[in-house]
Parts: sequence; structure tokens; C-alpha cells
Amino acid sequence: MSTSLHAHVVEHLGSRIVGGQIPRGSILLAAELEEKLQVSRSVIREAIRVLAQSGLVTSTKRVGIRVLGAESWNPYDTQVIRWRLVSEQKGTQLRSLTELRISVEPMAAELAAEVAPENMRKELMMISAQMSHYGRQGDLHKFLELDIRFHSLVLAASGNEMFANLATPIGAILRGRTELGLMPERPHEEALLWHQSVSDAISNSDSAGARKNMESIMRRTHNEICSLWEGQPRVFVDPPKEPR
Amino acid sequence: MSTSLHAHVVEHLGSRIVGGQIPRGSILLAAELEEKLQVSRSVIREAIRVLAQSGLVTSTKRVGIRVLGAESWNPYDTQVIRWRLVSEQKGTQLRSLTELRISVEPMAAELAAEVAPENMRKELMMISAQMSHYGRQGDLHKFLELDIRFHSLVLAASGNEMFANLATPIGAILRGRTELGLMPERPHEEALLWHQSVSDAISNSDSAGARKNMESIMRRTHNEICSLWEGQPRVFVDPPKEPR
DNA sequence: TGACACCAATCTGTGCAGGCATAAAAATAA
DNA sequence: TTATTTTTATGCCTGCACAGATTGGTGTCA
Repeated sequence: MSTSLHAHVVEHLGSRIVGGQIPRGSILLAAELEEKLQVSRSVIREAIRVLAQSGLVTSTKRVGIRVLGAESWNPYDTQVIRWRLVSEQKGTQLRSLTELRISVEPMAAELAAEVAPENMRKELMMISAQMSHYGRQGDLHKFLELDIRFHSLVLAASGNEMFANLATPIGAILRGRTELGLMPERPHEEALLWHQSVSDAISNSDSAGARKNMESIMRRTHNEICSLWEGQPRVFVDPPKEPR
Repeated sequence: MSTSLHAHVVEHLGSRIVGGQIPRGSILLAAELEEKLQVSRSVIREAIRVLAQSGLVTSTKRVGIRVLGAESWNPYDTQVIRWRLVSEQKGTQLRSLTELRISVEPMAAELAAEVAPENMRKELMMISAQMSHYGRQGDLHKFLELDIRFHSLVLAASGNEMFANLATPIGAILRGRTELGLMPERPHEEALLWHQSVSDAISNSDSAGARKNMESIMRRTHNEICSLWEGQPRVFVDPPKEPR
């Protein structure tokens, strides 16, 4: 076993809960899991703690480990996102993430134009130049990696750690989009120019320009993939009753 | 003890790490923690698992439990946010959250106008009416609770669970703003009208209007509290090197 | 002498097994 | 209905064995 044992248990249970094989409301007993997964109590307990933190289960005395419904899951948990992306809720997850990035990336570009450190502005210029090159050449694989790097960099250059932290799931979206063949066989010239303009604007501290061009990119992105979740139902959670 | 033991340990260690009393790079030993906190190994281990998931520590054999720096912390973890809000990084945390809500709430309002269920539209109308009433009356406490409910509702009514999940930290921002006396002694008439207009627009499925008025609210909000983080340094994290 | 590869000691987290305490649901009595 | 007892699964503790990483020493060769 290379990775730790309890991580395997987390993976096993987490993917099954998110995937729907273990339906909401199920009651798991630590003793049963011990036997079924052939691990000791301590491993089970640590795994349950982790799952509880992600909002997948709660464990209460005398009743057991209750599996919670999707509305309790922490939607920013990277594992939850990963599990959802390979489940039937894939469409819903893609929609949420895409709406989030449409909201965030223009602001990130605007901020980056104001506060990005010099080396990041330089790297952005390099990346967008390479994107144009490989894009016109039709090298989709290389283009994808550059695209991911580009958007991650803009998010990081905003100096907002919450923005920066979205890089990984957004990268997953971009990968998924090309894997599903939702990318044109050769990037649109327009898109190449917009990326170029974003990095130009950031380099010139032109925050309005950075935002405007990033908004253009987001608009096209949305149009390209919104067909994926056509008809997927929306989830409405009751807002938290004022605690404390 | 009403709450569980391991939760106390998580709280103890987490708040100290985020608060800076336990500096990055420190090495904690499970045995020492056992003795210092007077709890057993199992409790320590479960707590460490939870802290590790939040990115506060990693534990490796032969070396111990290493305390990680702020760039590794999960910025969407509710506990991390809570701890940061009572630490010296309060300004940075407020800025990140505010920038995020400025990005997200206009989009949430726009979506809500398109997809919100009828009961949520109704409640929004009620809330905004009450906000006007108590606001003009100068009842800041009542106004605050309504304001929190209003924004939480819009986020929930967007049908995007990632948006909806921001309600709690955003509520914390709003509470903090009034506690710090950053609210005018009586809400501006303008702000009351904007809230009213947002709920009107959502009720009438006028997505453009909902967005526009929410943007106005966000602009004013930003101006009212951006003084809090004047001069706070920004954190630039390296974007994740493409995995897989 | 000095550089380097290799091996053994040691330290610390990880996992296992079993024990008792306790809280909360369920059943029973009042 | 209300109060009390019983039941039962989790919470917490402890002793032990193991795995894997660091460290230091040993030996070889240049």
C-alpha cells in the first residue's frame, strides 16, 4: 500500500456516497465497515471524521453513521468536486463551477492588472503568445495545457487566495471540455486575440481592458458548454437559519 | 463535555496555527500533544486528520506533524475562515471574501431572476419591504438580520450550490461590518431602494435589472469597507503545476 | 585523506485488538 | 401522557507490532 489505509477508506466511501450507491439516509455501522473493508476501528474512525468534515456523513451515538444528502456536502471540497465530476451529477457540477468562474475570472483579471507582480505579468505574456502559436497550428493538446496555465495564472495574479484556489477545479473543467470534444478543432481566432488582449491589459495595468476581454472569453466559454447541462435540475437549499 | 473531545483539539490547534502562535514549520509530536492536551492518541489522530484535510498540517513518519504555511490552507474551509477572521489576517480574509461576493452576487441575482422558485421570490419581496421599514426606523440590529437573510436568499435562489454555500461567511462579513461601526447610523435611502429593486426584478424575472441593482449594492459595500484592508499585503501563490 | 555507497539503529506515525464509559433511542412502567 | 429502565453503538483509552524515513556509522575505492 503506498497511500495510507484510511485514505483508501475515505475514497471508497466518499465515491460511493457521492455516486449514489450509498443513498442518503443510509445508516452505516462502524462495526460493519470494519468487517466489510477489513480494517481496524481506528482507520474507520479517522475516515469517518474526514467524511464528516466534508459533510457526507454525521455520526451520532446509539444510531450510527448517517449518510447525508447532497445539500449538506461541502461544494468546495476538492474530493467532493472530483467525485461529483464522475457521477451522474456531472452536469450540475460543471454548471456550478462554470457559473462561478464566469463570475470570478473577470474580477480576477481586473485585480491582476492592478496588483500582479512583474514576473507573473511576464509569464502571462509568454503564455498567451504560445497559445496563439500552438492554437493556429492546431495542436489542441499543447493548447489545452497552456490554456489551463493561463487561467490559473490570472487567478493567482489577482492576489486573492480564494480566487487562486479555484485553479484546480477550473483546470478540470477545461480538460473535460476538450475530452468531450466540445472544443472547436482549432481555437477561434477571436479567442486567441482575447487571451492576448487580457495579458496585454494586465501588463499595462489596464484593469478595465483586462476585465472586458476576460468577459468576452467567459461569454464564449459559456456558450460552448452550456449544452452539457441542458435540463439538469437546479438544487435549491434553504439558506442557513441565522446561527449564534 | 458537551461537544466531542476531538473537536476541541481541532479548535485548539487550528485557532493557534491560524492565529500564528504555532508558526509554520513547527514540528508537533503526537506524544507531546497527548500529554499537553491530556487526551488519548485516538483523539489526537482524528484531530490531526481533520487539520490535515484543511491543509494546516501534514504528518510524516519519523519526523512528526509539520505545521504548514498560510498558502497551503484551504481558503474555503469554514473553520479556517472563522479562525482567520479573529486573527491578524482579518483584513486579508475580509478583502478576499468581499472580492468574491462582489464577483458572485450580481451573477446570483441574475440567475435567481431566471430560475428562483416562487416561494423564494415571495420571501425576497417580504424581506426587502421589512428592510425598508426597519431601516428607515433606524433599527440597525433588526436591519442586519434582514440584510443577511436577503443576501443568503438571493444566493440560494440562484440554484447554484456553490453560491448558496457562501451565505455563512458573507453573513459573518455583514455582522463584522456593523460590529465595527462601519455602517452608517441609518442605512442610506439609496441602498434600501436597490435592495427593493433587486427583489422586484427577481420577482419579475428581469435578470438584467437584478444584476444591475445588485452591482450597485456591491459597489457601495466595497466603498464602505475597503478601508479595512488598506495596505494589507496580497498573497501570491504559485499556480498548481499541472498534475496527472 | 576524502568522496561515496551501503547498511543498521532509531525514531515516529500507522494500524491492530480489546477494554470501559457514556449518550441517546427504544422499550417498559407508572 | 410521563417517567424510568434497558439496550446498543459510538466515544475514548491503552498496549503492542509494524512500516518507512532519517541519521550515523562502516567500509570501499580513488
